[in-house]
Amino acid sequence: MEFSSWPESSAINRIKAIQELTQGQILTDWLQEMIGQPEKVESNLELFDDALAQIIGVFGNTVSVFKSSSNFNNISFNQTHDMTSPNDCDDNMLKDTKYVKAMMPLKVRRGCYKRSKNTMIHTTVTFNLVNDGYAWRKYGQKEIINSEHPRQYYRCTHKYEQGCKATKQVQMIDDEPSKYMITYHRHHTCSNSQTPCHIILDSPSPKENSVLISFDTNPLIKKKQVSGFSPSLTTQKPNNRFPSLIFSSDCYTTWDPFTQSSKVPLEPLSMMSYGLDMSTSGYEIDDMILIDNFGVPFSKLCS
DNA sequence: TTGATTTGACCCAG
DNA sequence: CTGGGTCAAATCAA
Repeated sequence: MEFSSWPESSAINRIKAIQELTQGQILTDWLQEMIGQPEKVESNLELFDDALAQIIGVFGNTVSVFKSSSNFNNISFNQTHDMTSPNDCDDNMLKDTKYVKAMMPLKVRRGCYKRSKNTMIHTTVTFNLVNDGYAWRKYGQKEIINSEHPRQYYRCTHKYEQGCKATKQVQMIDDEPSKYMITYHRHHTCSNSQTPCHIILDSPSPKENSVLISFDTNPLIKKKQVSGFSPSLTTQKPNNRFPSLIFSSDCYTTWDPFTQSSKVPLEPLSMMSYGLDMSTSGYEIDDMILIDNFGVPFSKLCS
């Protein structure tokens, strides 16, 4: 498989694939470093687990990128097959969720698991159960003591395909039956969400029609404030050229799974195709710059 | 047929 | 020991 043989239209997929693999490389390097320090691994098993899940997600994302490539079907994988035994790496097997699931670390018995501790948790209250852009699958419901309403448990639909460990819990608030408490655990590492990307104004001054689009779609990612920018808010330009744009002061650094600080982006470029449909909005944009999760512009859409 | 939901069982953390 | 989070077989729905 030669990247250089890809048509120009696949250049964007090439960038996406490279970013996915780069993220995987960073995480793998980190894991390798951790393995050399068993005491750190032991005291940070959860993070270790997270990093593994993210690496699994990276592979899934990369495969998705390849498959979405226009000339994917023309790509020969003979060489790959030659390097493995005939029973390994069969594409049909990879497509089979049950097979992938069977290959994952075994839970010896049902219900045998390590309870989440130290995971990234985010709680929100909503009036209705709106689609948050991710594909969730309900896996449980429990009556909770001292609570009128049961708690429902959801996991990411792509848990087994892409190793995404995101879960959420939904529970109706007792005092306010029209409201739901939604608790999110862990970040999505899958590439199949429909979450729209954030549109971030490049400048605190709305006079410039320059827009940054960040592909960091995960609101849970720790963000770093940059001086000179006003805090995030939803606003509208006076001339209605940018309706309900999110003016954001956020910039994203890389995500370090050990310190849980942003060092490696959790949801890289793979989100780029989701939710952006300026063409139908009827609004003009003079200049649009795409940035990756590192805040680095990588192409200009229009000028 | 396949994917989603329901629900009782199972097990861990406190 | 108990409450809560997860698993997985059974069931449902498209």
